[in-house]
Amino acid sequence: MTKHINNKEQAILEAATLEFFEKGYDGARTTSIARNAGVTHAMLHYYFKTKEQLFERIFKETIGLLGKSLIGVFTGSDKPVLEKIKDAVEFHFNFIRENPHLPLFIIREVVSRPERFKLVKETISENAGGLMTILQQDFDKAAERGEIENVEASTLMLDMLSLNAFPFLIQPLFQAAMGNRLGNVDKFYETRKKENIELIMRRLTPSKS
Amino acid sequence: MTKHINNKEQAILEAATLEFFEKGYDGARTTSIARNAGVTHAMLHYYFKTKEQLFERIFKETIGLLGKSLIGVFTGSDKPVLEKIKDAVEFHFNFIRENPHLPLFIIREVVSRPERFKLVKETISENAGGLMTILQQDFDKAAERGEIENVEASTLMLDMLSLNAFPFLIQPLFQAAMGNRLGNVDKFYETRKKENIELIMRRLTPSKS
DNA sequence: AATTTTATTAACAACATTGTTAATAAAGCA
DNA sequence: TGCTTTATTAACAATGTTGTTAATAAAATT
Repeated sequence: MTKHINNKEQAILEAATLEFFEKGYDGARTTSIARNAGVTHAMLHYYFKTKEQLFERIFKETIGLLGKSLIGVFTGSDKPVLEKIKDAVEFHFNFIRENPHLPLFIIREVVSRPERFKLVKETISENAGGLMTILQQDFDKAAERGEIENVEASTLMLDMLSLNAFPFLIQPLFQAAMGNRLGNVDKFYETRKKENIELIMRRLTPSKS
Repeated sequence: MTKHINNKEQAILEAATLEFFEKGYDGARTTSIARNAGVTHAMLHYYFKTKEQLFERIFKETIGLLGKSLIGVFTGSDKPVLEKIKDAVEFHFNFIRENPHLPLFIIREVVSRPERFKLVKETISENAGGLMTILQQDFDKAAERGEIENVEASTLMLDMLSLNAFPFLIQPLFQAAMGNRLGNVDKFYETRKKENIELIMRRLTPSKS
């Protein structure tokens, strides 16, 4: 045992993450977090002065995760553009599947407190800002070579985001609408991933020779 | 003046709708609603016994709207299937554009109080339940005639939902990522609508002759 | 006009939630 | 070991939020 990152502090963080993800800042209760973490609620204020500070810690962590995912999406490689994009969509889908509450969490908190927007903005432009320019150049070149349809990088990015994130946002709702028509969850996600890749690939297929 | 649907009651409802849409049930304050409606906060409890009841009223109205929109999407007509789908995507996009907070509102409230899910489920299956079966038959026939690619109706439905709803969910966020690269909002939405139609159309183009 | 019902107000009660404090135990260090 | 810092607890203070009430005005009904 090298060092025991204070286990109570850690327990609070984990319980808080669950609570904030599920109920949002306004719905979260510090008492409930403390209870779920198995500590007295004064302990929570000892380690994290206020609810707000505890929240910010988790919010920043989460945004950091989002930032890292953006970098990971379009990683340089020598594959042809179409392959790269396919990989990107798949990578992004997998990322969201591993962090299914992330989209709702960020959207909800920014909508209910727009001032938090600044932090997100910074993170996104830090991680995706320069990337978009490079990406656009790649796209333009490939389009000129006739490999892909001419398309805005930002447009394609939003296509991908929408297709990949939305199913996880409405996961509970969609099941109701589809009822028994959709099989088990794992299978559903695999199908979804393929569908999204298919959509993006078809979008990029050059139409007029 | 035929009848004056009590204007204070109406004012409360309108203020409440704004408040709940923006901050969600947990973040909403009955005092704030009353203040914005220009009435004393006791008045709010006079017309709507509790915060919960006031919320339910608005929640049900909103879900009703959602239900009606689902019916409107695929309305019977004698156009060819591809045209019908194109119209559906456009109709749905326009609907969400006119009700931009609806998706987040419903998702957020169902996630933070899963028991509300029941009501949504009922509305959706009432309005979309039978529709999906008919739709699937249409699709199957058209696919057999070689007009469109063979595809699950539910899959296409989720494609459309994702593409149309997500941009409005992250509207504030996406502007940050794209910065100046995207023009004025109206233009952005028009482009988006076209993009979504394009994606769905390409998805349905038969690949192997 | 008298009476009953509806609308409105201000003050307040009840409760939940966040945050504090003072006392105490445990751990680290000289 | 003695001292200082860190961890922990229970009780409580402060505040915000929902909901009530009792008194009164206005409107409707007879």
